[in-house]
Amino acid sequence: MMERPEALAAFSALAHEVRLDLIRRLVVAGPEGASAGALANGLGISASRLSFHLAVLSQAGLIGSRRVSRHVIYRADGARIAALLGYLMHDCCCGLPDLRAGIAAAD
Amino acid sequence: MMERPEALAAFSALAHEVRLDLIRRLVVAGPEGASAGALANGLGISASRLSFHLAVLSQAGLIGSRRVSRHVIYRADGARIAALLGYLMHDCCCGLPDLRAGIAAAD
DNA sequence: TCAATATTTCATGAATGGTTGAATGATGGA
DNA sequence: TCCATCATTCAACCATTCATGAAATATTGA
Repeated sequence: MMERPEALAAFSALAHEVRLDLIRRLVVAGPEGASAGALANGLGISASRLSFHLAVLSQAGLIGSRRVSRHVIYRADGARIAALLGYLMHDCCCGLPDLRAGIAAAD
Repeated sequence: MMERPEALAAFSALAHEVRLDLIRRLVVAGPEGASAGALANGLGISASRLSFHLAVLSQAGLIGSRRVSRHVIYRADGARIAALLGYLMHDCCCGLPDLRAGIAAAD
């Protein structure tokens, strides 16, 4: 269950090209995740810029991280992303008739 | 079908307290919509502030408007909101296992 | 046409967000 | 311990967003 302040933070976090890219890459990477270095390399951006955006996503709870030796491995928090979808459907746009159609189209 | 630039604009538009409130109220109002004045009244904010946020939502394509005599009536664009959900599920977080669970929980 | 209502636009200043490069912290190997 | 690597933090700067109140626009009725 997600509340409004968390949903706001999540939307805010997703409202940036680099961060949307990051989420996508981390989702694709799966539970194994990806290191900061690999992500910076893949996106072609500086380490400090990457770190900034990872911190935003992390504070919004959309990603998590663990340290493995010299690397920091990030992974998408699927439950949190799902909770955001749930918030949009349930708490924000309750009863909007087009929603079911939109979900179905995404299948 | 929603593309990335539109999704970014949509997330950006949703990343504000007032605008999230507006979307909710317009969704609840249904196809009939609600006038700018009624919305400003309901939210307790100035007309110019409201107008600014309505313009952001409108540019993101999340709401539409029509003029009725002296009033401007706004309504949520359900298809566009559904498309955003679709983008999140399909194009951004494809295959994330928790998504289906999150959707189910929102039912 | 004049006045009243409803809404948007504009200008200003304050606050927030983002990029950059240098400095710092953490880790592991020689 | 010393050095190299990986990552984060910091400070400075630029750009964007937002709030506010005044002015402008649109519409209707007297």
